[in-house]
Amino acid sequence: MCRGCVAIIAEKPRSAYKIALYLSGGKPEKISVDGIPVWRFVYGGKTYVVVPSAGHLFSISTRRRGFPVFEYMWLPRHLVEKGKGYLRKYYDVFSRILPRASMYINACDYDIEGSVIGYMIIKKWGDVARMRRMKFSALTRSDILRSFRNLAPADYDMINAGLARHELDWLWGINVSRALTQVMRSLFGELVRKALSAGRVQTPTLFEVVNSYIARESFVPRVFFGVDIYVRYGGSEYRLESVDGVFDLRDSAVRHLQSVRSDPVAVVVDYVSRHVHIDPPNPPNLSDVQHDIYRLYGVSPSHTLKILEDLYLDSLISYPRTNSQKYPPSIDYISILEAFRSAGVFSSYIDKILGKGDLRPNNGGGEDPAHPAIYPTGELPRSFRSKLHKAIYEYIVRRFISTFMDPAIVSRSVALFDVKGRRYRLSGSVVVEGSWLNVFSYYRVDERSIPVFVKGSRVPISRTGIRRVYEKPPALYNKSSLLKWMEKMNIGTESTRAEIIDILFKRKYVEGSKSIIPTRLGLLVYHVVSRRFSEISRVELTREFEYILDSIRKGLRSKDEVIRRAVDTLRSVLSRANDALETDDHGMGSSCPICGLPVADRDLGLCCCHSAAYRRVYDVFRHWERSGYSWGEYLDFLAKSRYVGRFVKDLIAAGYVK
DNA sequence: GCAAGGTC
Repeated sequence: MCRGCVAIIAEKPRSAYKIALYLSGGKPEKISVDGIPVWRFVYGGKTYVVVPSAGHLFSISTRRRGFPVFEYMWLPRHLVEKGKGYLRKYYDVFSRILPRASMYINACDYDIEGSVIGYMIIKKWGDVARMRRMKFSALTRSDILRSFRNLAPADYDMINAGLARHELDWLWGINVSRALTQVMRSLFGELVRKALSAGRVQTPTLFEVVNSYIARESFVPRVFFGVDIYVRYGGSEYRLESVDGVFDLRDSAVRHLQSVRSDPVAVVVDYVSRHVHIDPPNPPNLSDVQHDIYRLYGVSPSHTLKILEDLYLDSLISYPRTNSQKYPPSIDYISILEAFRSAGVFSSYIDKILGKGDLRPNNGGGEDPAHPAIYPTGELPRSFRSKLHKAIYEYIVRRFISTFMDPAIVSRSVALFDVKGRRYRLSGSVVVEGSWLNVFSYYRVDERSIPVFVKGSRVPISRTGIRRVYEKPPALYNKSSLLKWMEKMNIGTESTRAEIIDILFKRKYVEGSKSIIPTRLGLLVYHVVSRRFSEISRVELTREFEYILDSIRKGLRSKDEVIRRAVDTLRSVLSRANDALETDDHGMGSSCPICGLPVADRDLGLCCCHSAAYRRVYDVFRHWERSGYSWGEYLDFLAKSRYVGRFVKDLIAAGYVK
C-alpha cells in the first residue's frame, strides 16, 4: 500500500489527523485500515503516511513468579494486559504499513513517554537507523511545520530515560508488591485474599492518608477565648470581628471584657470603601475542572475525567488530559464564540466580548507542552448521555466564555474600630458590576452591606460576651483534596492521579464516600511497609527518579548502569524480607492492647495511633491548665467534644486516661 | 496479579 513511503508515527488518532492536515496543506487523503484512520499525502514529491497509535502499544512483562524478579521483556499490551484488546487493531495497522516504509518519523508528543511510544513501534517493524524525531511543543500549524522542516536525529537519550522510567517503576512496583503480599499473608493470612500492591506513587499517597488520619483521630484541641462585641448603629446590630485574634488565657479575656463593660464604646479609627476588581477564571486544566466538579456536585475526580473523555470523543470539548491554563490564539476562540452567539447561547455577553478592542483570555500559569487548556469546540450538542455530562459541558462553556470577560467590580467596605486598645473590624461587599459573575455563576460573592462610619465617631456597644474557641482538628482527605496533595508533591501525572487514588480503594486500603479513611488492611500495610520497604513510602523516591532520568536525558549516565544500581538496592531490601519469611520472624513485636495493631511505642506499649493520642492528651492539658481548668473538667470535655479524635476516646474507654 | 504511564 505504501512501499517506499515515509511513515510518520503519531501518539493518537487526533494528533495524526492534525499533523497530516498541516503538512498536506489542508487535504490529506484518508485511508482507513481496519477502522483506524490513516492519512496519506505527498510533500516535495514524496509520499507520507501518518499512522496513529493509542498511547503505549508495548509494556513490560515477565513469565517468572515470586520475588525477586529481575527478568522482563517488552510485549504487545493487547496480549499481556486485561482490557487492552482494542490496541490490537492499532498493532495490526503498524505491522502492515511499517515494514514497507523507507523512513520513520516519530511524531509522538515531545516528552520521554512519546519517545518510547514511537521508538518501540519503529524498533518492532522498521529500522531504527532510519528513524527521525519531530520536536514540537504544540499541535499548531507553525510548530508542526517547523519541526517537520527541521527533523531531528534519533533522540536516544530521551528514549533511554523513558525506558528507564518504565523499568524502574516496574522493578520497584512488581517486586515490592509481591514481597508485601507474601509478608502480609504470613502475618495476617486470613485478611489477605487478593494480591496487594505498592508503588512509587500509590504508596506515598496511602501514607499521606494514614498520617493525616492518625493526626485527626489523636487530636485534642487547645482552648482559647474570644470576646464578642456587638455594636448598634442606625437601628441594626452588627457583630465585630477581632483583628488581634483570640486570647491565650481566660484571665486576659476576662480583664478585657471588664474594661469594655466599664465603658461600652467602639471608636471608629478608619473607614475605607473602594472598588475592587475580581478577574474572571482562567482557562481550566484537568484538575481545575475536577476540583470544581467535586465541590459543586460531589463527583470524584476519576469519574469527572471519564465524563470529560466522553465529551471529548463526542467532539464537544478539547483534549482533557492537560495541565495548561492557557488558550493560545491558534485554537481560534473567535469562531467558537461566534458559534455560541449564533446558537443564542449567552449572545448578549458574547456581543460585548467580540466588540472589545483586545480579545484576550485571562490565561493562568499552568503549562503543558502538548495541549492547551480545556475548551468547548463550538460544536453544538443535540443530546447528552446523562445529566452530569450536561452539567460538566455547561460548566466548560460558561468558564470558556467568562475568561474573555471584563473583571467584576465589587465595592468593599471595611470599618476599623478601637475597643479598649484592641482592634475590631466590620466588613461588607456589594457587587457593582457583575460581568463574568453572571455567566460563571458557580462563583458567588458573599454580599452584605454595612453602614458608612465616620472616622473618630464613638459607636455604642450593645452586647458583649466571652466564648471558648477550640482549635480546629486537621481535616481528613477527600478524593479532591488528596488529588491536590499529589499535584503539590508532583507525584503521578494529569492522567494517572485520579486513577491511582481509585486503586487505593480497589485494594481496600481505604474506604469512605466523602472523607477517606484507612481500613484495617490499609493500616497493616502501612506498618509492614514502614518496617520492611520504607524506601517506597517516601515521596522523595519520585524526586530521585526525576533526577536520575534527567541525567540520562542529558547523556550523563547510562540506562544500564541506573538499572543495575536499582536492582542492587532491591536485592538487599528483598532478601531481608525473604529471610524474615523463612524464619517467620518479621520483627513486628507485640500488639497494641486497644486495637491489636503492632506496637510502635515500646515505653507505652501502644500502636502508633494510640501512642500519638496518649502524648497529645497530656501535652494539651498543660495548655488548658494555664487557664485554670482542672483535670476533671478537661476529661469531661475529652469525653464529649466532637473535635476530640476517636483514638483519645479509645484511651479513656480502656482506662489509659483517667 | 503485582506499577505507572500513555490513550480508546
